[in-house]
Amino acid sequence: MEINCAHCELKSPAAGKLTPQETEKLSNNCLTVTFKKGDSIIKQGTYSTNVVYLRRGHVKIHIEGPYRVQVVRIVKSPSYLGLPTTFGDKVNHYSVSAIGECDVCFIDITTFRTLLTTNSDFSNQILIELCKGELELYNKCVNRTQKQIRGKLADMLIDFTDNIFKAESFNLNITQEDIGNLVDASRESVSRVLTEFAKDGIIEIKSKRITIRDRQMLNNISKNG
Amino acid sequence: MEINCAHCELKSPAAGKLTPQETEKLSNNCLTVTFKKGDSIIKQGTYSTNVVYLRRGHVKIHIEGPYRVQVVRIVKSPSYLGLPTTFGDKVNHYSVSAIGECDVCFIDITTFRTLLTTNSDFSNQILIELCKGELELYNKCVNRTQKQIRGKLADMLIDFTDNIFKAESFNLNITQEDIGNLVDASRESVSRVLTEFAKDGIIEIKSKRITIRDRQMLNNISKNG
DNA sequence: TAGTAAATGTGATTCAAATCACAATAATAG
DNA sequence: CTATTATTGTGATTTGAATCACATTTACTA
Repeated sequence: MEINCAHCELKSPAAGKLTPQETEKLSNNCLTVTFKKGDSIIKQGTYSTNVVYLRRGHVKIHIEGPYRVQVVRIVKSPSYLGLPTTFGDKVNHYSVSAIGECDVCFIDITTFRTLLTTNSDFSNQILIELCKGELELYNKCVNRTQKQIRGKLADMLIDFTDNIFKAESFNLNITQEDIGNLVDASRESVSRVLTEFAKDGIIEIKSKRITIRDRQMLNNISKNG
Repeated sequence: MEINCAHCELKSPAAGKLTPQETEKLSNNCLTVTFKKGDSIIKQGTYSTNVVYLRRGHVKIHIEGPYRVQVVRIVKSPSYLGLPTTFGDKVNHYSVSAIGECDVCFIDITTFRTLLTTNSDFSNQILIELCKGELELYNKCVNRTQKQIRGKLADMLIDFTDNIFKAESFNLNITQEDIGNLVDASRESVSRVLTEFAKDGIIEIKSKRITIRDRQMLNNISKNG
């Protein structure tokens, strides 16, 4: 796909800090690819050869754990993917897969590094994005280990409406098994709690589409268990 | 305490990239303080006003979770503390406390930011350290949620010998309650498993001093249970 | 150094959630 | 459009670990 970064309306905040010349350089060393649902974008254990930027769509980040896959989080565009790997290690520590159709830019790593050294606004913005991601991870981690299933699922639903989809109603493109791996619960438990929520009128489930009906109640469950 | 960064033999890898003039600037805007066991270095919820660098000693990073404290990790010097907060948010997302005597440098945040923009080797090194920290966090998080107690404690002991203390025998300056909050287990369970390990000759416990006796066995437990 | 508080050890009991076992749907490929 | 596979729903059973309840030891502090 031919995309010119200069006219790209889905630029990252960091890329917005670049000068026209730098943007031109980025554009010449960047390749945009469209992925379909389920496609693997980054594969754990392989070498990280490009900086990956999610331009449009949603992906899941997952790690091969000791006993099962762990879905670390769902990420929506715009967002860089795997930056920690790009700079922290040569080998990818986790996999990224599309959960719907999405556009991804692969940026030449040398070009990216050059931009980091020549434009401090750019590098500062990257630093900020990294830090925010890490802080989010801290919170996710704590919630995951301390709350019980109902609370964790409520958290997930809130995160989906507020942050990921920014809508009361959204199409859950992942299976209940994925949800289980995301909130650290078994597939069966997810099913049970989700139907329980539906019975209580907290959510409405129409095949894969979920609608939040009682946000207040969700907040309560998130807080109290 | 008067410390001149130029002659500091406990400099961070990043600070090693600075020019003499820049190091001089750092030195003039840096204050070193010694903390005693249990002292609070960073407090969750307060404003982050300085870049904090752990020059000597060990600290624990902990977060006030929904039901109890979560000890996120034990950090040894040299290491920056709370960098993600410094750049990702104004308010500290977690607390840091000394688990033994330690020296900590408080660096003026404006000076630090200037160094980041003027020296790209420095900022690159900071970026690398941040990324490594995040990758470590990913792994910790997965292990914590998937393994059972024996495995998690084995992991912890291995981490302590290999990375934190770099010795077969070390003085555990934290309580079993802390350990529980670190590996996500109750205080009682930690006690039970630790005494079990001692009975099986895997470790030796002399009050707070732990000695690894059967490393192979620890590896097994870490892997299989 | 005595006296109090903090930390640890250990059994009995309870509980949330995993696992097992299948039935019932939905999705997808040929 | 049918066959096959993937996904979801739900009860019964098991289980790892939390919680409760104390005894015991260790560490501080006055």
